[in-house]
Amino acid sequence: MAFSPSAPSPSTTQPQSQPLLPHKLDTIRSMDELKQIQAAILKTPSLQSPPVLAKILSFRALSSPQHIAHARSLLAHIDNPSLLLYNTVFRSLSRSTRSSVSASIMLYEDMLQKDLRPDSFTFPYLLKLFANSRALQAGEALHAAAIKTGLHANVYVRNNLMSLYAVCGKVRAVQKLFDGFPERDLVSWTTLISGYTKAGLAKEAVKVFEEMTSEKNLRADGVAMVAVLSACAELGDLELGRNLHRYIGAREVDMDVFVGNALVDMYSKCGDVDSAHQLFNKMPVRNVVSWNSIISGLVDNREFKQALELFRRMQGEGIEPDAFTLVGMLNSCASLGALELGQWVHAYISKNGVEADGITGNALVDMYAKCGRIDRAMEVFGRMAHKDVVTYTSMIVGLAMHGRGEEALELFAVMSSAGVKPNEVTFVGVLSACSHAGLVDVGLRHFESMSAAHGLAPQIEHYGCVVDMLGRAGRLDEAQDLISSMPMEPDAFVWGSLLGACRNHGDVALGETAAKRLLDVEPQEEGAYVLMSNLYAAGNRRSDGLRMRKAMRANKVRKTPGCSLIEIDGVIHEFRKGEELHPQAKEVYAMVDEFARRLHIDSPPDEARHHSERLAVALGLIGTRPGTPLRIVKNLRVCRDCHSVIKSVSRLYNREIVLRDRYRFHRFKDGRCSCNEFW
DNA sequence: TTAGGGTTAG
Repeated sequence: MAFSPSAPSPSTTQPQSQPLLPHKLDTIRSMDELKQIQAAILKTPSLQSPPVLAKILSFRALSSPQHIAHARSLLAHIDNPSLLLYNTVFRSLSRSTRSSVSASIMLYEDMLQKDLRPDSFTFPYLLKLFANSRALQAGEALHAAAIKTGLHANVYVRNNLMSLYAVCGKVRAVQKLFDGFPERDLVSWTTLISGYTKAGLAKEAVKVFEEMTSEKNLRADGVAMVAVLSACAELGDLELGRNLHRYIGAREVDMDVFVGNALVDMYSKCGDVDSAHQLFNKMPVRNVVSWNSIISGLVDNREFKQALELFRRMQGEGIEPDAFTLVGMLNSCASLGALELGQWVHAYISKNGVEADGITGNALVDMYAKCGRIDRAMEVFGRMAHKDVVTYTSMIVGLAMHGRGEEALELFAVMSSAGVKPNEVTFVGVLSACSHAGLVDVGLRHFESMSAAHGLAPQIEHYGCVVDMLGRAGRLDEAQDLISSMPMEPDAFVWGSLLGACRNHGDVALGETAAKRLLDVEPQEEGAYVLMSNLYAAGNRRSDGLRMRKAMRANKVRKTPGCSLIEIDGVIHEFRKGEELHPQAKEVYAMVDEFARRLHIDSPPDEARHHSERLAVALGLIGTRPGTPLRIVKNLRVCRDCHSVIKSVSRLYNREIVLRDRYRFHRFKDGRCSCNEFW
């Protein structure tokens, strides 16, 4: 307003300032203002030019049904509106992802009423609008109309039809349209490729790309590259991905930010997170999607600390995180057990008006559950308006992980009565709830109901859960029978569960079988050797135990490097064996020394060789802050030495220590974990 | 005035 101190207030802005109207249109702030300007325009036919009307009609709020109705009445008052004007309205509606389909159809019918016939622009706009809402039926009706007018042969109309069928997952219809006419351009090929990817047929998508580039000798552009890279990411085929990357260089495909992002995503999904990171660092232009791609890539590849560092760097560069970023961060926090950072993300979400619903809400529930705050997880869950299968599943898995099996099963019942259909992952939660609650027969019934009542084929994870459940209950014969009835090769988890059960129940003979099979699938892991030598020791077969240890050395089995993570004042610190190599570990040691100085401990343990000694000191010193339970979180597995340290620190300092493993939380009090398992 | 592209949850 500083530039026009004498400008009238909106309520006095009147039609008399006609020459200013088009300019005024750029600053419309409310529907009231818009209505005033409309009234002015309706009175003055000379102002009814397509650009002016188009501006009014593309006011962003016009995409809601009421406002499209408003546009209809405006058009009804104009003498002989042109097809161009209708097309302009459809264009602006097609640019919003929230335009009402039914209101748009009415507008289209008005147009027909006025004896205006759709042309090769009308159909693409409307088809795009329908595609945005996945309105398949409306799209099919329009397809029929296009055939009637003969415009279905137009390449723009056809490509838009293909695109609509593609987003609706109707890849056969896409292929049919592609095959139906000889005239195809790069857009047709690209739409077909992405149609296959969207339908989960990534191999087909790659085949189409190969046919296009080698047989038809068409040169791919950036958009086509993005489409095929996304198929390649889906396949996780690194070799193919590298070839595609080389193609971009060899054929001089323009490397825009989309292509860069797709490459980053492809490399992370194919497991080559280093290449992804290098590429990201070299990108001349990055947007928020670039950051999201590398962050989620690092999270997927379990590089959580690097993901957090990138998030900080992103903020340092002033890039605003969006919902994708926040979900990526929440996943990272969940895996790290980084509760404080997770809470910070939650606060950020609330402060910035991001809805804690949908995927964001689901990620919050999961984060709180995995960070040991099942109460907060339930709070977020309770407030969510749209609970889908993932929401329920996250909560069920979370409850099971916290040893609250009965509640998990109750929630499963609630979910069913709410009409939300369970999927395979839900059953992993349900079965592990039964396993931890010791409800073996209930679990077996659920397992049977998977295929019988829900049409879900049990996967290897489900067999693993049931073997584990039977094993814990000492029903080793049934566990063994189930394994022999499996339609797929049992994996390490299945054999490991059986072996663990044999150790707990002292069945040496079956344990030997299980250990043999475990070594077949996982020869380089220490688990089978260690469990088996424990089993021999318990059965007073020391010489056999020794034999296992020797075999382990002979086979050059590397002990799994222990990796412990601890959150201290919201900062995650990593402890690994061979700690001198880890700068993070050094930071912690420096902090420990500082604590020691403050507490006048004479000899900070510089000389301590093994990191567990340092950890003990760290825990002990941190434990001197009264009233704070110690939170230990872990990544891969807490090494054996850390176990004993945790136990003894808990006893020594009489502190509660919470430790998370892959399956549940352990609360150590006075050196003992209440669940009495695993450790 | 027209078409095809990248990142998120259990």
